[in-house]
Formats: sequence, structure tokens, C-alpha cells
Amino acid sequence: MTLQRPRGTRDFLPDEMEERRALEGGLRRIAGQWGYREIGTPAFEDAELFTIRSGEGIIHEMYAFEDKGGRLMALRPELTAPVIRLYLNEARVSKKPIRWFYFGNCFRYERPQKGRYREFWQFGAELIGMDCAGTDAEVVMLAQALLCATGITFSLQIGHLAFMQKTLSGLDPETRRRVRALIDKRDKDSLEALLDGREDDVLSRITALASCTDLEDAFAISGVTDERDRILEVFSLLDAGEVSYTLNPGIARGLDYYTGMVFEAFAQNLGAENQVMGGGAYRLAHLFGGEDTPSCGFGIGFDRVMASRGVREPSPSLKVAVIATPEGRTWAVKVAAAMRSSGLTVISDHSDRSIGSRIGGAVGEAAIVAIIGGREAADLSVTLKDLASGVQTTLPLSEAVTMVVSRGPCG
RNA sequence: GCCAGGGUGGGGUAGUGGUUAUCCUAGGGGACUGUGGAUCCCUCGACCCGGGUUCGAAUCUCGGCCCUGGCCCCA
Repeated sequence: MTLQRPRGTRDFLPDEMEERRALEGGLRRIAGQWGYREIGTPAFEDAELFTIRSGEGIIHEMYAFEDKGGRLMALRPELTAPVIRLYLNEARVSKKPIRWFYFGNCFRYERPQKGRYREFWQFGAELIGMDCAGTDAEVVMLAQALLCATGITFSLQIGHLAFMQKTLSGLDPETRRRVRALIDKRDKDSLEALLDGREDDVLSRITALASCTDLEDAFAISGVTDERDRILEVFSLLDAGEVSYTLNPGIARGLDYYTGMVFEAFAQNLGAENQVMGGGAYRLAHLFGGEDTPSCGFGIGFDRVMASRGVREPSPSLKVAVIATPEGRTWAVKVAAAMRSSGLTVISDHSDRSIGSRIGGAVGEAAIVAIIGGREAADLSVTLKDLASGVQTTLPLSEAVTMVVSRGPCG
């Protein structure tokens, strides 16, 4: 038996790889238009970088290992922590706000299923060092612009932690933590069991908030006043940016470092693993020993976006197949080089069959064949045959190149 | 970690205990050598792994691995 690829990983053949690169390129271009610049971080880091953020428990869900120096390392399971680490190491005195985006593979030791792999790719953006309604709105608008560009159908939900925090403010910290986790899980039964018998109406308020989609209702139910102006401004900016979203004050986010606005997007046509984007405003830098720094960012599940897009026809490109007879081979090398210098994609046919069968073999692979035999080699010309139309002409090299270039892409 | 369904050449398949494992497709080689995937010939190549039952296992059985989907988790 041949060796197998590791569980939960994938190989990409050229068709799929081209699609992935095309999508990647589109996302990079848009992030660039918003003034975000790409950064890169190592594939592995000190495991501590991730356990500080998410707790010791996640060590079992990471590819963690001891290196030869006895250090506990981990393949990165996500990219937000590395980005903040990079910021603290290299850029804390940079002009604020910092706008960065990233695209990279991440690794988690989990059971594979649809939309979940042990190696997966994330595209994300972070805005670091400024915290206002304008930055909150910008980050959400960027996320939406990126997702729209992928062509998938998704729903965007936006909330703010203030609603739930205010609603839960009467509870002791431990109960509050458990309630938040249960809300995140949407575990209604356990929630009722935990809060049953309380004098206040916390349970009913939580339930009302979770199903509330109107901003004024959310303020009324939760009693939020301090952050009201900020929240209203964010949403009015989002409306001005024509972002289509659903308000979801029930987004709780179990993690403590999220501070304000939170948002998520779900693809319409995926199974259980349908969240394609998640993000929010957070403060993480102080956990890593830096100065307390506000940030706002999101991550897009690249593989889930690919899955949601489904299989697409590869885009056609203009390719030239160079078919040479033994007498034409030397000249054919020069012809191919000249064509490539002009930006064309050229495939040299090195087989030794009849011209006829080689033309046949080029059908479906190339749009044009260049036939180079003794006659062409003798007068430094090229015979071009358009496989779609069957039209054939013999021209001097420079004219032949010009003609192919002007033809443009085709199937 | 749990549940369900799966695993036969590169891809797709036939095969309910019995010859040399079927067929399609793809790949390689040859004939053909200045014009459309042709044709003809040759060829490579598989029962996921291991134990058990049996005279005999792709087939029955147990364990593992892997795949697909779901649960848990989801930073």
C-alpha cells in the first residue's frame, strides 16, 4: 500500500489550486483597496501564545510538540494571536491605526467533517490601535465586501456584548461565565435549569434578547445606556455603507477578551460547519505582556468559502502547442521562447508521432498549434493553426507572435 | 471522544465462500510521420491493514486505519 496523506489534510490538483489562487488574489486585492497590507507569521509558535489566549484546554486540540531544545511549540491553530504577537514584537510604535491582513494555513487536531479539516486556511484582517464607531464599522464593511466578492450567499449577524453583559450584570461572576457559555451553545434547557427559581426576570430577558432583532428593543430589554451612542453610531454607519445584516444581541462569545461589537457570517448552503466568518472588537495585547491595545478584526474560513462556492469551470487561457518535426526542433525552441517572452503560455510537444495525431492530441489542451517543420525552419517562419476555426497561416515569427497575442483568451 | 454509512487498478465499476477478479476510462509503449482526439497491436495497474473461521475469504467475523456525514468542541 502506498503512503497516505495525513488525516484531515488535502491535496490540490491544478484546477482546484487555480481556483483557490484566484479567490485568494481577489481577497488580497480588496483588502489592499481598503488600505490593509499583508503580513506573514511563522507556521509554529510557542504553544503558550495560544494557551494564554484560549486556555490550557486547547493544548489537546493543537498540533503541539516539544522541539529539540525542549520548548513546547504548536502549529498555529489560528492567526489572531500571532498577529498581535507580531504587533507587540515589531510594530508597537507604528502609526495608528495599523491595518493588516493575512492569509495562511492553520492546524487543529480535530475530527474531520464537512468544512472542517486538520489543515485549513484563514484569511483575516485586523485593525489595531484605534477604537471608535468608525473603526468598528470599517472592519465589518471590509468583511462584508470580502465575502460578497467571493460570490457566496451568506447572512451576516452583528451584535454587541454590552447587551448581554448588562442583562447579566446582576449575576455573580461565575454564574455569568456559565450563562454566557450556555448562550453561546444555545443550550436552552441547561440555561433554564441554571437560572430557574431566581427572583429577577433574567431568564426571560435573556430569551427576549436572543430573539430580538430590533436595536431599540435591545436597548429596552437590556437597559444599556452607557454605550448607547457608540452602538447607534456604528449601526448608522453600517446602514450608510449599505451593509445588509441582522442584529443579534444574543451573540455572547465565551471568550473574555472580546469587548464590544461582535459579528459572524454563515453560508446558506453548508452543513453543520457553516460559519464562514467571525470577528469583533477585542483587547488581547495586554495578555501577551504588552500595553493594553484595542483591536478589531475577523477571520474568514477560506475552505468553507470554497466549499460554498462549489465546483466552477476553470477559466480558459490561451495556450499554444508547439509541434515540431525533427528538422524543426531547433527553430521551435526559439519560437517557443519568443512566444513566452510575449506573455503567451506555450506547451512544447516533445512526442514523435505523426503531425496529425499530435494536432489531435493538442485539441482541448491548446487553442492554437504552431507547426514547425523543415520548411518553417528554412525560412524562419511559423505555421499557426487555430484549432477552433481550422484556419491555418504561415507567417514570419514576429508577425505570428503578434497574431496570437491579439487573438485573446478562448476556450 | 461518540454515532451512522462506507473502502476492489489513477478515476468509475462487476463480483453473497470456489479457475488466472469483470468491464469502462485514464496512463505507458509501438505501428503510422506535414495536418483534427482516429485505427490496430502491446503493456502497466486493485480486493485498506492485521488477526480469526474455513480445504478455500474481496465475500463471513473481530480489531485497527482511512473516507463521507452527524454529535461534542469550535480559539
